[in-house]
Amino acid sequence: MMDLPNNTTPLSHHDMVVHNARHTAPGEYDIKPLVTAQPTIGEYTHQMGGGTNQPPPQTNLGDNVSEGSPKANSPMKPRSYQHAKPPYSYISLITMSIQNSTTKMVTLSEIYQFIMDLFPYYRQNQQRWQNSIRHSLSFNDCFIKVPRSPDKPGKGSFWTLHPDAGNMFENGCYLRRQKRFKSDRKGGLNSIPHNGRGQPDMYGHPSYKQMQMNTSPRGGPGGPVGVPAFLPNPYGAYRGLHSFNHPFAIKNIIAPEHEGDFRYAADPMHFPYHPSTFTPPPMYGKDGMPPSTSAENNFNLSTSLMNQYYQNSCMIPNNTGLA
DNA sequence: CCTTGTTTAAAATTAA
DNA sequence: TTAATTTTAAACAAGG
Ligand SMILES: [Mg+2]
Repeated sequence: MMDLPNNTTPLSHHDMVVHNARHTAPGEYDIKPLVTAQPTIGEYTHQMGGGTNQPPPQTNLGDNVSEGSPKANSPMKPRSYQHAKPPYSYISLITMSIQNSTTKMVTLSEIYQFIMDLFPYYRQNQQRWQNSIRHSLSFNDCFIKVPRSPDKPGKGSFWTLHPDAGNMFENGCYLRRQKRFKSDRKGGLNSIPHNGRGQPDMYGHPSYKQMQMNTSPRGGPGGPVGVPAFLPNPYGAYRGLHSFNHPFAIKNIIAPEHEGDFRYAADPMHFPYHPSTFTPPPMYGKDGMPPSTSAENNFNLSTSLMNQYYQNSCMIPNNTGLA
């Protein structure tokens, strides 16, 4: 049976093309949806003063819009759309946040902040997605809660990545992992593998070893060729390389205090000098990219960066031609 | 009260 | 289409 005419689908990543990631500000990234026909995607005027205080249903676009100036806009160019939802799952975003931190340990509020700083989209409906973030942290085994340092009077705990949860997004897909990484540990707590090798201690004290590995010069462990090492390998989805390179570890090559010589040598865009700035991982084409029959599509979406990443990633068998 | 976490349950989306 | 993953909602406990 065909799918039901569920026309009310609130837009998914599937239906949108990554136009280009522009930063509205030093560190902000804004994803614009491809708006072809169907101007349906309405914008919500303010919060409707209805009876229920329910937040608006989610669309791919930031629903706020309006607000500022209802001036005469070009009726043809609906550029009024806000930021679209970034093509990253919450797990991805959380991982970004952790990896981006110098200590690899972040608090919940820091995660919030990181996401909001980076993606204006998440400056809205905070209650909604922050709840999801919390859920992700608790639910997924790849995130481990580390008790606060004895001397730190903070609020919550720190969150880290499970040591064994290597590159969870090696397939290049940041929306959905292939598998969910579950800790082998069944009964116990956070399954800290009986390794004793460079494992953080009870309070997440980093081992010396760990620090060292963060300074691997260009070419990750797997040593892809033309790939720097920061940000996920465009060619990442390659053969089963035992790459331990975290996808979001932009600092894989650069130590925070190192102030090295090259720092942003590899990044076409600016490179983060400060925690506020961060280079978000590239996105990939969803369906392996449709034949792009429409001439409109192959427009300018082939940005330098984007282009690279569209390479492989998730492709579909393309067999079966029938439904 | 609010923030942080955990958990259950269901809806939505993704990738195959 | 399906199965697995992700998202969303909501109830609840602990702590500040
Ligand atoms: Mg967890």
